Amino acid sequence: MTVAAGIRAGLRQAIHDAALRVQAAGDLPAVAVPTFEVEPPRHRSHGDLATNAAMVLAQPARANPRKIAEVLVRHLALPADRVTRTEIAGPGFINFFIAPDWFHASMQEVIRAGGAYGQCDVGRGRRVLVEFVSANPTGPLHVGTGRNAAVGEAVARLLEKLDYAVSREYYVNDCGTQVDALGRSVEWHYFQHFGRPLPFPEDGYRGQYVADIAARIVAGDGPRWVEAPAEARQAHFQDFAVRAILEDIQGTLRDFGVPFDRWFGERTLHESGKVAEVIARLRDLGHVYDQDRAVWFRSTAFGDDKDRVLVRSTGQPTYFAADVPYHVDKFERGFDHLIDVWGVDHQGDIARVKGGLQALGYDSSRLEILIHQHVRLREGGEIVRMSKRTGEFVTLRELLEAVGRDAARYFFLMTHYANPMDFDLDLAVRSSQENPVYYVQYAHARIASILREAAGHPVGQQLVREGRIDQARVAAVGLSALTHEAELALMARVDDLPEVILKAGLRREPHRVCTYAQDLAEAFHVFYTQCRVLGEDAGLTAARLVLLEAARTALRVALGLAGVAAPERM
RNA sequence: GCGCCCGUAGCUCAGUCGGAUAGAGCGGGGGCCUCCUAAGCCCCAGGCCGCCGGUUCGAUUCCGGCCGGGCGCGCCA
Repeated sequence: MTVAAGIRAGLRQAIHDAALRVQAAGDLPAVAVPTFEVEPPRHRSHGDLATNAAMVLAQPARANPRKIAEVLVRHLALPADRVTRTEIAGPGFINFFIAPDWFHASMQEVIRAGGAYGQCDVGRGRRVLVEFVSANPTGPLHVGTGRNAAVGEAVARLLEKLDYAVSREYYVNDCGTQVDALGRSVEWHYFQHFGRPLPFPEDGYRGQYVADIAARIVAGDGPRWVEAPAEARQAHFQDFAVRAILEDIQGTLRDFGVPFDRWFGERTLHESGKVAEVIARLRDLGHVYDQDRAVWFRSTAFGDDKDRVLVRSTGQPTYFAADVPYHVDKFERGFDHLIDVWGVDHQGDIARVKGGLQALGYDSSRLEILIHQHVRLREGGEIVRMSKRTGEFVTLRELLEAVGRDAARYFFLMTHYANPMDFDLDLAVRSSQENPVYYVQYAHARIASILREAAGHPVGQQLVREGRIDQARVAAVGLSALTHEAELALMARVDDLPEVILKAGLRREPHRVCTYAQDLAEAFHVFYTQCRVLGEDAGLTAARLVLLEAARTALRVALGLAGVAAPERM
């Protein structure tokens, strides 16, 4: 596995090589070297980095972990300018005290990499389709969808960093019973306007936006739909409403900074005959049967709780009927791997969709479904109930207007999506300054501020051009003056980024990026407080300016992955 | 009732493919700006890591059971 250059990656390699040499020397049985961690230890006194390699080797090698650590250390080929000291501690940890020179070399590499810092090639260009949001076009996006959007987009960005070819897709349920209910809700308002009250439709949508859509039809077409054939009227109202709502959704997502490569309409699957085709194939394979005038898929054969209806007794296909053809279509478009981001309420659908794919002979492990827990809104200590039907919900747009895109994005990403999340509106709206995103952004703004200030400093004049470090001159700057505790800590955090990206991407855990950004910002703020950058000592000033550039690079990459701006001023 | 997810500081959350003294923000108490942005830094208080048992040299982390919460269990999505 290749990780963009970094100390942790270098150490990992050295440890792995040492393990092989130990085995070659016969000091340890030749077992496969298990994966081990190279991580900053919990306590500073335990060094800069530590590995559990000896302990994970202890099991298969059936040897004492401390003894293994000893031979491992003896076979480590690490030059003195990289590691000043190694020690064996606790049950068998190997602690490394990294030589400042190695940190210095690492910072130079970070700057050379620039925006590509943290990139690696594990994905090898494989094609991944991330399908997310996919909320029904029957109402504006609500706050809960924001979490789906933020998580899906961040996973997509992480995978791009790992060299996967990522496409982002939104599946639009543009037909079916919900759309029908939407059309009838619009119709109700329309007739209401012309003094022809109808009973409010069962399962109708009550939000103000429905009335607004009806008003637009009234304004455009007048009363001509009152006498029109019901079928034509319904078709038009549905179409008009779906298009209007979809436009609103697209606008909201654009403002939220979530771009999609494709909006895939469910209707096309029915119209192209793909739904019927898949049902026929399933029937040929013996996985479909008729009962109570409906068509059923035998999903229990694939681990589902009960069999599922594909075509209702009315002849109408269910939404599920299109789900399998949709995923088949994704595979047919050449994607190697599929990721769907679903809300927890769809958790029960996993078995049937995977079952359908399996029934058709696909490897269902190529479809990966990320289930995120819902977002609960709290306002004035009360839980706000959200329901599209009743129209009582806070929209994502309202949230964006209240707290801003950066805070919203960061907040949604901060927590692991598998955990339920309470979004405290009062805190987010009234005390948005307390949002952690500002802590991280402030670090970036402070760096930018120093770089601006550097224009008036003799060393800065040499090194800084228009608020940026002059790349061409960085390599010539010696960093050996960077030995302060706060400088070393900051360099260590900057160096962490590639490993964080790798782990967050492979495990689909974007919240790790936020945790990292927080740690990096903290290291910077401590450095800022303790070390003055623009000072008397020309060598030290130059070195610190280079360190700033490295820190800025890491901050920008991390914030970029989260979809949060890196401001020059605050 | 069955299935999936979750239970860590007063609040919101990190950490856990088993490891060394469990962390952050907010809230509470106390300090720090003649100096590159105090949206910052430092210190203090605050935890049977839901409970019980099992596996292990070692469990907040893995397994089982219980308790508590969320979601699902439609010819709705």
